[in-house]
Amino acid sequence: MPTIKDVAKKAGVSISTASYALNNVPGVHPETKQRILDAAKALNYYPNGIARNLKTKKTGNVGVFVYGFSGPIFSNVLEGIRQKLQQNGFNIIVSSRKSSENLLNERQVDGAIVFDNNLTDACLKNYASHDFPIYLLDRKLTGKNIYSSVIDNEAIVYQFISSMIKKGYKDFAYLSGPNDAYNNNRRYDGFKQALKDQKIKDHKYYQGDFTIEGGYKIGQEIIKSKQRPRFIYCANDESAIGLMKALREEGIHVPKDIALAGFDNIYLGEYLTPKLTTIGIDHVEWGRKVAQAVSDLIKYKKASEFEHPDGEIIMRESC
Amino acid sequence: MPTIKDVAKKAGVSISTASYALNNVPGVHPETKQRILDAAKALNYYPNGIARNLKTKKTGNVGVFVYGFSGPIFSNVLEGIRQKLQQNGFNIIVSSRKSSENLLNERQVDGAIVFDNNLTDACLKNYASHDFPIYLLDRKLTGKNIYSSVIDNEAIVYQFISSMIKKGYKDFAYLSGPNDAYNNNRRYDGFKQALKDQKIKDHKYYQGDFTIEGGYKIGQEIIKSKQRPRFIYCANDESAIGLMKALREEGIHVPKDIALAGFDNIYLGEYLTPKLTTIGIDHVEWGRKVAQAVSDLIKYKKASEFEHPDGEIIMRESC
DNA sequence: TTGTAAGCGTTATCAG
DNA sequence: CTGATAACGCTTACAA
Repeated sequence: MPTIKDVAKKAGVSISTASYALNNVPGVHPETKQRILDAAKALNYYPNGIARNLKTKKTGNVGVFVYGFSGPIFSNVLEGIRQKLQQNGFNIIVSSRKSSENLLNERQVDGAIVFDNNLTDACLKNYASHDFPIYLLDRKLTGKNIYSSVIDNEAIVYQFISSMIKKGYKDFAYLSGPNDAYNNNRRYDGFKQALKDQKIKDHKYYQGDFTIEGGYKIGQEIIKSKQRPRFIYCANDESAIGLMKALREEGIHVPKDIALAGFDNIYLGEYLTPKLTTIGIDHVEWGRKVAQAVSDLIKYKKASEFEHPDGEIIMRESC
Repeated sequence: MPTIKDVAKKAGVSISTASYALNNVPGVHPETKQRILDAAKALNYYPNGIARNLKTKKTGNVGVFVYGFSGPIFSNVLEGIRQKLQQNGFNIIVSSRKSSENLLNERQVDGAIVFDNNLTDACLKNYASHDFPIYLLDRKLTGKNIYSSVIDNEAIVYQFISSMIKKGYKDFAYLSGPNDAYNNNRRYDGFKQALKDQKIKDHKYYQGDFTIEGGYKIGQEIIKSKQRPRFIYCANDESAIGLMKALREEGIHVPKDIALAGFDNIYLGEYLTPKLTTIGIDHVEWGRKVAQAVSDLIKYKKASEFEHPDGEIIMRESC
């Protein structure tokens, strides 16, 4: 594996001159530079990133830490992040769980975007304390070099449920996500507030977990029960899909018998029967903005303020 | 940011002794060792991975290189890879496009799993030539340190189409993926061979692109045409979903008017109306096996042979 | 314009 | 059992 030493030797110059030439430092004689570049090409030389990183104390890597690799939201956010980081000349490094922790502790990234509730506060704070920026997605944490971007779930769900009440629905239920999920709780807040403001006192509550399977199980329970709600608002689309499947299997018609809606606007919602009404966020754009902010933080040590994205109600057939 | 030097000083020992203790090298006096460990803890010390990597010429990272971050197959494979790499003590680093190239060229990973047809052969070969192992998924390339794992698409599609012919279908069409996609072409081979062996001479061919939108567009064309096929085999599930949507919108009943099936067994297939018949691969298991092979290659320089996964026909309602 | 040499934070050899 | 010290491959003062 050729090193800069080999290049220098082949070009008949010192290591430092080779380094200058390779890094486009001005002041190298054009001819010498060409000789060095030729030598590098001939040897198929690439700088050893590790060595450069050690010396410069920069890696050029931004870590994106997630808990799992599935989910449509996740992939859209990631796509946006990828675009912006590439534009800004950073490498994107997506990682998970134990690996995320290692990469943070060992400082293999210049900054991080965290989309994972299981990375501990301590780990994040320790990393940030060494002057590395961290952006948290859908999670709140404060501290030096720590930033959060949280979607205003509450407002948009409030608006949606209010409109459904105006449309005539009265008997609501909430199909929840995990209790410790920040966005689930905000959505529930919006839901409750809308009912309250429209003087609707009661509602049913089902405990789900954001998965299709979870929604399906709840659906089966609802089928058995006598008191079926007229409208079930689901904390996310996947819950809604599972629920819908269970209802369909029992011949319960959506939206005639039970209406429902979700959150996220995952792309398959449009391909279901009936098509799923939902609330969408422009996740790609969200990813872009966060990535831009992190790039700025790393380059200029200054956060670029940005508008956290709003939700959009997407009316389709399920309510 | 504390370094091993700080730890050594605090514990009153030399740097090398500190290093031994921290790395569990036997032969350090228990008391000294404890003192060092305590010092490390007190200082909140973590080794600088970059420095360690430089010295040891190992990073402990395995790169997983993809073109885009979406797609259910992709996330399942990734999940399997993650599990196995974690078990083997490697960090998983998922990356894309330009970043993948950088990480390879700069040797920031000890080995790579490539699920991206756009990384050039030259880049991969150059990396592999420096004695790093590469595993390609669904892509063929030969060379030193280069391995491929390719699903036997042909055989399983052949088997499926044959069974459909036995069931009585005669008038087939193939809705294709991109022409340069290896797996699409193998699936088409299997499809054609089955027809040929059962003496079915003709079939229609539609050019798709593996996306829902592509399938939808083809569906709209088919609706307009007079000569509709009776059975459309789709190169993947997403094409099938788009196609189904178009047909449904025109009141064409699946499977009564037109039957169809896909490939991949993406999880939403089960939630469609009608439920999609498809061919599934255990992608999580595939990921696990490939990751194990790469781990072995890195650790022992020896490839563990494994059975490349077979497909499984999943009969549901669409044919 | 080019070369010398120090140093980034580790590991590992060798001597004590 | 512990400590000096060289080395990993690069960048970057500083000197020539």
